[in-house]
Amino acid sequence: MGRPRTRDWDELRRELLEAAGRLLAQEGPQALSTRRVAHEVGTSTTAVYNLFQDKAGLLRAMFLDGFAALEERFADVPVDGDPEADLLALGYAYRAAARANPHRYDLMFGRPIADFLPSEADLARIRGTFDTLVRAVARCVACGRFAPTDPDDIATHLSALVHGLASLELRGALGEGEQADHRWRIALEAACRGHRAVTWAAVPG
Amino acid sequence: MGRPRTRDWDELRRELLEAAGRLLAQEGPQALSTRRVAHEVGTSTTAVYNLFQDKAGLLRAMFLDGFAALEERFADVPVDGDPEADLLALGYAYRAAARANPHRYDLMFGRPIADFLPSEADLARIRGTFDTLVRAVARCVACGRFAPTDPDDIATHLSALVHGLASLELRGALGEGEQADHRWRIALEAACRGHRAVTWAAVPG
DNA sequence: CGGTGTTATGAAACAGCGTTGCGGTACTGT
DNA sequence: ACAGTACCGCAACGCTGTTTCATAACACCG
Repeated sequence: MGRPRTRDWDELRRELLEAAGRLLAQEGPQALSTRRVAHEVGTSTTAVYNLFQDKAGLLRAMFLDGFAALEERFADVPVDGDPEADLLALGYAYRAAARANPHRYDLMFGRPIADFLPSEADLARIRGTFDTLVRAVARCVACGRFAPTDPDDIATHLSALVHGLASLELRGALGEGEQADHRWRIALEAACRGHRAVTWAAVPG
Repeated sequence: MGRPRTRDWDELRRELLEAAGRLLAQEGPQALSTRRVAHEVGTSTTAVYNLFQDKAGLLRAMFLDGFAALEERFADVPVDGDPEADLLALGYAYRAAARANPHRYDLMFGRPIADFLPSEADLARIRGTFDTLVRAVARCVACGRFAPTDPDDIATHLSALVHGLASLELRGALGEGEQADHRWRIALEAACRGHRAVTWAAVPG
């Protein structure tokens, strides 16, 4: 008994997330107010508190969605080609994800909204994305391309590098168009070269 | 004519900046409200609007202070030793600055407060810090240690890397104590090695 | 069919934020 | 002494996240 739901909860939840994602992508994090998001789908702020615990809950859902999208891009990267080429492809997939939705990237890896901090559980949920990178690195080490080093350490290095590059690029500090491409290539290739077991090309192009 | 200032402007400005810096360091960006900062030095919010244009002006001042502190640390790094060692020292100076005041680091390189975006002029003001890095890289290229590459591109690579490492470390993603040290070393050394003109040590320790 | 219980819902209240305008204060030039 | 004015802080406005509460709408029961 009790008053029946005039809207399906799952559907409303999806609509709210969609609206919030659109607002974040198009107008940035400042547009993400509970009133605004609720109004966008024709309901009131209470719905946000029913379906997500609070605003941080809404942000957490978007945060996890972002990592799901990143993981999807990673899944499209082959794992059976040249190990180092695959590794570079992961880097470029990361770059593409950041450029596709800069504000969401900020939500995932920056901290544009003060009152949201990913919990330990959220971070564990994310570990999977990082593991994809570790596996790709491990292949480079296993086949002798990379010097015998803890793949976790190398993956951490590369992860820091792509995050730094993405941050600089989204801030416009990497230059325009081709120059940004060039700098991504310079950095990623040098980073990989630095881990090679044997360097047969002393002078890069 | 006119009512005399009951407090010296420069002094009040300094006090406000100091209080804001203390609040940011100890309680994080959420504690940085105009009311709170003003109350901390025994004045009202109006002072903030007199001395800085608005809250963003206060944040901009702290932002510039942060870069001044970073520049000071860079100035302490020798420029007459082994070029690559000097370059690594710059990286560790950057790390030390980030760890000394994590919240201020976020303010400088992240975007913890939505309504503050550094202007073009601010970014130009900062270019000097980046130039220190470019010069150190140029020395490595000039003496033949690094392959002939645009020093700007290499400096961009290293800058992205240290920013990424600092971000990960401040988030606790680099592990505890020695492990974080180890990962900084692995990453910085591999990055430098990747730019070497000749690699004589094929397998790193 | 009417009453009742239960639940969904949105409007309104509350505290806090950045910001602005107004009125009072306290000194200086005449 | 008096007028003028630069300064200062209180209070208001519109916004935020969050909670509360009155209302609405159904299912069940007598």
